[in-house]
Amino acid sequence: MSVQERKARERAERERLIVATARELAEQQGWDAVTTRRLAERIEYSQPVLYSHFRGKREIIGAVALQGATEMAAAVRAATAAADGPRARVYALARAYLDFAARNPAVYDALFQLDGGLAYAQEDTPEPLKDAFAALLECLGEVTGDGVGPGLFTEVFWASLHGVATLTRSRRLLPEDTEPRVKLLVDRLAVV
Amino acid sequence: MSVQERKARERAERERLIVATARELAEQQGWDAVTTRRLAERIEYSQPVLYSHFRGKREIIGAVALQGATEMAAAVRAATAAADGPRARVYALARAYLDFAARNPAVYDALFQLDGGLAYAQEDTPEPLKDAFAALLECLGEVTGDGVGPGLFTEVFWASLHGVATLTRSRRLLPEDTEPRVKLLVDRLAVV
DNA sequence: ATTCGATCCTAGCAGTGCTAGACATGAGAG
DNA sequence: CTCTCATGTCTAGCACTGCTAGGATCGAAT
Repeated sequence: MSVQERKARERAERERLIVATARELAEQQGWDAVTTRRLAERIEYSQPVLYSHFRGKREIIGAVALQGATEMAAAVRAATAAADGPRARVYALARAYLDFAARNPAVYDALFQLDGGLAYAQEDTPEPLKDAFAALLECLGEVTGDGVGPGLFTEVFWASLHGVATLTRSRRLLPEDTEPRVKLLVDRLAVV
Repeated sequence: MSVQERKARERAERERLIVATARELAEQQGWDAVTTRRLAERIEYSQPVLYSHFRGKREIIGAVALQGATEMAAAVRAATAAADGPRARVYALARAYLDFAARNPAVYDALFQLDGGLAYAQEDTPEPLKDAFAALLECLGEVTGDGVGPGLFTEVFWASLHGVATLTRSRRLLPEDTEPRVKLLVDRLAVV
């Protein structure tokens, strides 16, 4: 039995290596550079090994996305916990969100731009995704205001941040004005 | 001379055909299905002909994007012109924008999601893109409110709509709640 | 009628995601 | 301690991608 346990452990270890390497490669050179060949070469195995862990490239992207969701939730919670008052917390949330997107563009792409084969906004949505949304909701529920539910408000606030994040990263918005954009969003959307 | 004129005319006609076919194919089966081979086959020429008109696939996407920008500007202007009062105009703008994105997903992708090799938010930005932004600004300038410039306000409002549009299309937001989302955005962001 | 240049196509390159089938390695039975 | 056999891995290959070099063909101008 201990032989099988060791093998299972090594397999899990190799799977972590695949995900970490894919993420690293994507952050360094973009997702287009993450080819099965290059990825296989970096982990020092042949390509078919990848397919014994994941159904295909899409699932690897999905694995990176789940990892990113967990980290983003933690980043948002850490930022909001360190702020005093609802208004300051919303500011902190917005900055933490955009900061995460800017610092981990490949992970952000895996989460919200690419197809990682994950279900969003449904019952079978993976836990890390639900938790990331919950992290936003915990803070934004405080400033929802009247006439709308916290869920809907969180979705809209999130969508706005997402728009700023993606348009900025694809050079459709100039990054210099990010700060006043955040201020405008928080001032107008949040009800304190 | 008239021979050369005819040839130039035919060339321009074929270029229009390429762009129209690419757009059609993209709307029908997504941009991934727009391969140079398939595109060439549909226009009944060989692949190299495409490269005598465009530097590559990227430029074809760019051409579709420019076409889309012109149409979107027209759609927004038509919708806002038919509405009475600033508030109704902003509503009409938001609906027209999201409606355009939902009805022309491939064109929307070419404009704001894919890389068409176009410059945004700069001096050498193509006229259709500037004009599409201008169409938004004409309406949103009315409801900018105090403390921010109309340009910045338009950017933020646009980004919010973009976030809703893209997250909805990629099934990260459920399409059922689009209407209350628009209402929330307009009610909170626009100052009437 | 004949040159000659513009135009277009065939064929091919290097790369992609993915997979079938050969091969080796090592655990368990005798 | 040897042999069998399953597990795990790799080589080689498929059908596809964007893109291009070089040859063939066609038609305008002499």
